[in-house]
Amino acid sequence: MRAKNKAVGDQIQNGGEVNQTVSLKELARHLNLSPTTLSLVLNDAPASVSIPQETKDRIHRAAREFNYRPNFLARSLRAQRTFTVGVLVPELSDGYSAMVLGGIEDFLIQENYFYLVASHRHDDVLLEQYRRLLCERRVEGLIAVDTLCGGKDSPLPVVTVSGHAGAKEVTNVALDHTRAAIVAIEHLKTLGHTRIAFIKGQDFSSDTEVRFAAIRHAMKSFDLRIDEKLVAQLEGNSPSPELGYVATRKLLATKHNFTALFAFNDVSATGAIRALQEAGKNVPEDVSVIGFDDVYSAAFQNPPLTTVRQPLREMGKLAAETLLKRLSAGRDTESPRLLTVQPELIVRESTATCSS
Amino acid sequence: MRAKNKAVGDQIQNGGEVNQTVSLKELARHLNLSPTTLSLVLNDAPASVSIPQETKDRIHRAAREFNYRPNFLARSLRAQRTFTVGVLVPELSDGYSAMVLGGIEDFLIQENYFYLVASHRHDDVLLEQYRRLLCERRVEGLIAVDTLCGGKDSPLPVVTVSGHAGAKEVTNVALDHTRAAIVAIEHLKTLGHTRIAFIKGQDFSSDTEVRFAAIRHAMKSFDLRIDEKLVAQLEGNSPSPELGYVATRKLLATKHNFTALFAFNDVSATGAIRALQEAGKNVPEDVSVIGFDDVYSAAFQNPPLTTVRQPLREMGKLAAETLLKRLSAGRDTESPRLLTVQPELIVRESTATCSS
DNA sequence: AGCCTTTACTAAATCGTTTTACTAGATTGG
DNA sequence: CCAATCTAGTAAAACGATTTAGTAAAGGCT
Repeated sequence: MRAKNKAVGDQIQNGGEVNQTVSLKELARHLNLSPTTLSLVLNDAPASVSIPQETKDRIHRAAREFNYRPNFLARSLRAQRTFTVGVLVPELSDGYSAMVLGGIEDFLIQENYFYLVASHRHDDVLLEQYRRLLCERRVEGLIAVDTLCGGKDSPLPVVTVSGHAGAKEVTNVALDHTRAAIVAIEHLKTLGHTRIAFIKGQDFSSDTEVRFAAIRHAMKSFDLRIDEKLVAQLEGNSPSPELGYVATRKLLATKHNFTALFAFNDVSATGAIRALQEAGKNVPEDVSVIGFDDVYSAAFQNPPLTTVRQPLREMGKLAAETLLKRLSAGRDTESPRLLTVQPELIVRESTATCSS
Repeated sequence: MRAKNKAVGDQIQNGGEVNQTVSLKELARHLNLSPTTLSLVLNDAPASVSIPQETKDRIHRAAREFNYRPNFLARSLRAQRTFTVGVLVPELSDGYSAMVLGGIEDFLIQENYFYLVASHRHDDVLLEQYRRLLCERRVEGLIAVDTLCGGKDSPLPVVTVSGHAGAKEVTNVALDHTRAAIVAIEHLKTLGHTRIAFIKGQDFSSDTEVRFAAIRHAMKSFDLRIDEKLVAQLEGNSPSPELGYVATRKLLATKHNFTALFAFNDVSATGAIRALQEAGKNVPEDVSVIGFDDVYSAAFQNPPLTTVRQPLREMGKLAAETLLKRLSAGRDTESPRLLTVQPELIVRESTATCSS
């Protein structure tokens, strides 16, 4: 018995620092009890009613003393649960994904989950590879942000944020683009604009198509025409305003006049404003510019950006919440295919009444 | 034997879709071999030399057919390795952390590692709790970004990015602040500025103190004086330009004149410019503004921001690389306590010669 | 024929938990 | 006084791999 105690003691003392880990077995041996008993007591299992308080105290005391931490791997293996979800994003360092991720994290950590992230840069091969790696690591579900992620061959529950609505088993958290287009176009029309230019998103972005369809629809309902020459598109996948800058230069090069520009997001709006100013056009006097997202810096652009706010953080939170709800509900229960959140028009100083 | 095969077959067929998981044992039973043999062959272990090619082929074929994926948990438990590191950041949605995280990810994923993130919002209690949770999940090491993370009581290897140099066992990846201060101040002095205002970072930010000390030193070496009334500090922990805006309003309220402003980062510089313009001061004609970091949007501010570039992505990469190197080196080997990266002055249009 | 190698495998232990099914001894009820 | 119940636990299986230490059969050598 002395010898046994010594074994544990040695390990604890070694190096003069707190030891890395004591296993349940070691702790049990030290207390002359079986691992079963410790497990029962430490997890406060129903079966522990028959264990006298004194023994319980002994166990708790020892656990604290030796800083016992159950091995998460062993536990997960046994319970077949990892309390981990996988998150797929196009790119971490653009504000959009980071914001959504922030919301996801808020919710997950509060529920004692963690997440593994992988960014695929819109490369389908990478995406598929990461999806597999995440499955292999036994994540319990996936959240795909602005990513086309087929739920068909996935045995895991998937929730998308701004994904393609449509895959049968996945829930998609998305903005009400119809409404977003309406508030933006209405704002411009009220200011007297009729010649409006657009910067569409990249093809790989899930929002691009829906949003532009919504814009077409809104334009029609306000009796406005879209001049196809005044539609540019972001190209490349850098999260820099550069792309908006380039797109706007193209618009200017057509020599078709426009008095307002609706950009795909705030970042590209920033680049657009720069291009306009370089071309000698003042914002908003000569051209009104309206962005999308309402990232932190939008309010502090020069001029401060009028934009359609997308509640990104809440969308992330909602996605995480939905995923966990689905996990606990078992795979038979149906869940909604679409959860819509509402945009909000934030009027600042990059839009003004049409002067021409 | 028929019956055995049928068992696996059933599972595979069920639901008409690819089944979630086949274990090694099931696969072995199906092939009438032992799990050992399969493990040896699938991992191409040295002991598999004696297995005839035909058997190997059979095994590989079956593994592919049934889409066998080894259970990562079981493997990790056995090998006592998780190929996972923990990352602690103050806040995900500010550009700084996201950028560093991007670099960390690049390197880790390429090395077949994943990472778990937790953001502590500069709350010491949360930080400690997350550190423990990460340990419990058996991460092999920690990367702390802009976070005071004592390595003393941590049994895990720690690498910090812009952490406090000093903790004995941790490697810190940091900018050469001395050099950064020199290039910035030199630039302003060359432009003729002598009355320079400063916005310091928040107290909780690890960079704040070192950087300001470096600035003091640089100012002295250029024979310039710091007017303590012209030193403001960011307060609060929102990643919005608002904080820089507020700080600048305070500076303006002192009525002490200044012709240049050195902000703690690009985000606060953006807010500062806004405050200056509202006060009727033009940038750079009346006041030159210099930022820090060179985030994506810096080049597209109005005016485009002169700034001290910090290679954040590379810093993340370097941190990850250092951590993995240390992991494979075993805990006896010494590693450097400080890895310094170099800043770069990016001159744009928010600074100009002093006119007054 | 007898011994040694090689070939082609397998049994069992292990990682650290949880859980189910037990048991020995004490107490209680009728 | 005997059976049932309660108390205070424990042994062993399981989760799904990896690894060590075998073994049975075949072939080669003298």
